[in-house]
Amino acid sequence: MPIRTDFAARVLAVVRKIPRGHVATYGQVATLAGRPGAARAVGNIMKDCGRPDVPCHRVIAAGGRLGGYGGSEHVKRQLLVAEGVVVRGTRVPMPEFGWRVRGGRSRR
DNA sequence: CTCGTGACGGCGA
DNA sequence: ATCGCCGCCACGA
Repeated sequence: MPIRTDFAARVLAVVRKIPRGHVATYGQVATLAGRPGAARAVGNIMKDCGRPDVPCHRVIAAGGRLGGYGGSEHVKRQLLVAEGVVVRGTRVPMPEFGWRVRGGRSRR
């Protein structure tokens, strides 16, 4: 299923930029995609993503929660761990493994 | 056009 | 800390 909308393309592009060993939340991706608050919509698009070049497993829920993964979230957890991400229980320490976007306005 | 769905986010109990 | 509810956005029918 190819990309139909511009938003989907943006989301995939952002996810693709997530460095290995790091994770980003749906909300963060939504914001970077140009639609703050569209975290839910992002998740919807992720379902459609089945591309190897798009590390959708690096996209987790807010608070470091793993979120979902087509019903196999335990697989998602393993994938993250395999990349070097520390997963405590069902959560990821975002302050350490959260994707730090550069060139953004995190500088006041 | 309207309605329902869903890999979410935040707040309250 | 955990569980539950409401709210938000984009997409498909």
